[in-house]
Amino acid sequence: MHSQNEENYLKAIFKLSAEGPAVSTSALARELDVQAASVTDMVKKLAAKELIQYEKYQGVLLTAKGRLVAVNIIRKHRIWEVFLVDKLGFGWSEVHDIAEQLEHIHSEQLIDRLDDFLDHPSFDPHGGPIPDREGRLPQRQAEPLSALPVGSKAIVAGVKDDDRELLEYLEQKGLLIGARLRVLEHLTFDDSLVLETPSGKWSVSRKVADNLLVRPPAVE
Amino acid sequence: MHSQNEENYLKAIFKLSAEGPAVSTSALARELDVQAASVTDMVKKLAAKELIQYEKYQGVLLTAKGRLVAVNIIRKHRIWEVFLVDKLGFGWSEVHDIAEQLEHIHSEQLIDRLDDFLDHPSFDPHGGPIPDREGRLPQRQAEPLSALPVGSKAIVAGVKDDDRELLEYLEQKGLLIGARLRVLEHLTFDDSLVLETPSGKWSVSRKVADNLLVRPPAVE
DNA sequence: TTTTAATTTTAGTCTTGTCTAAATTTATTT
DNA sequence: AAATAAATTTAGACAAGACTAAAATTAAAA
Ligand SMILES: [Mn+2]
Ligand SMILES: [Mn+2]
Ligand SMILES: [Mn+2]
Ligand SMILES: [Mn+2]
Repeated sequence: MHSQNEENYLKAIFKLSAEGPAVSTSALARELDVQAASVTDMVKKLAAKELIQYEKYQGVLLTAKGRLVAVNIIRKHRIWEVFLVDKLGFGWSEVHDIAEQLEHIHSEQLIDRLDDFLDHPSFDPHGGPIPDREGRLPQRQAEPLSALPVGSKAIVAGVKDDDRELLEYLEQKGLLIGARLRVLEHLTFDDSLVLETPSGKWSVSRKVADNLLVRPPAVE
Repeated sequence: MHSQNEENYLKAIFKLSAEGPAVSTSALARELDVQAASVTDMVKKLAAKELIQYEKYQGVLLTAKGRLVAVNIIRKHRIWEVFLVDKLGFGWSEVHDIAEQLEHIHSEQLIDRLDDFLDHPSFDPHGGPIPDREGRLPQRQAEPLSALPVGSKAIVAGVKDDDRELLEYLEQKGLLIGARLRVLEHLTFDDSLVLETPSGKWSVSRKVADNLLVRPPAVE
């Protein structure tokens, strides 16, 4: 079995791998909130266990083995989040920190039975795709809101980062999953957008628009 | 917040306190499966945090603060066991090890909501009383089967230790919680008992009889 | 292409929790 | 009461993970 720490490193490497193949020491240090020197120590240990490939000064890459561990943690995290929201009545902004702990419970049986109990959800409360036991992620045709041209309509499909503050902000603006919206304006000055939402017109910053994932409406 | 380790030490001290006031280093070492020297180191740290009283060579005692931590862990452990059996369909012999992990999830909210979801159970699947938020244990009029005289009838109320093997053994003999039984014979030679159970007549050892808790029938 | 700056690694420590072996204290026998 | 045995504590080490400060490497500027 792997330690919680190893699991957190692998998960962070997986997450940062989305931005490009090799993950740098400093990016990992930022993500995990530790010093770069600590990361260097730790990636050596992970490489010794063949969970990542590590070349001095060149950053790290997950091996197939490491990727599977990471994706399994994400699977657990997201299934637990569904449980917390659907069964225990937590709000979508309240569950991430608890799931950060629950994702490290070691029992395949437990997560399989929980998955049954929840009727095999494909997405978590933030629109995050839930991998299956083999590590396959369901596809979703979602793109960042910031990629939409002015005038287009869309439906909220998820958020990139389940940051508590962002989630509370979106909830307060009625921008929950499934909410309809339209892009009214685009200010080139700061790349902010003006949106029409169920609860009125709102201006959102570029950063928010980058983190809000949407899909085309009507299609299905 | 306390570490998982501290929590496990406090829980073990609480458990062993039932046999008498002061808990010895060696008893703790046996219970936690570590060396006595490790226990000595650890109890010094717990005493420094005022979770226990420790006097060299005299064993340890929980403080009120330490007792509350211990009882809270037991509360979580047992509520999770109810969840695993009642909602996820695990057998009573399968849940202890998973609950050993789940009991260390830190979130008062989580356990309160789970308690709601389960309709505030008073006992876990092994008959273990579930403490309330203030650490009060529900009373139960249960005694070890070994205390019963020959001829008496009783109802299974729980087990002292949720040891997997014992639980599977009892399940196989139909001695689940609520099962009716009668003491047919007592062999003074080895203190074993012969029982009449729903599934027939069985002989059980003294050790099993000590660990099987029963309550009088008919009374409510 | 040097010089400077940023990133990354090494070296040396620290904390938590464990271990073994040796020393000390307490309990049990003679 | 002295001798022996059992329980407990100390001393010294070790592994996992973290830190700071300094050295080495790579990247960016001049
Ligand atoms: Mn999350
Ligand atoms: Mn999520
Ligand atoms: Mn248990
Ligand atoms: Mn139990």
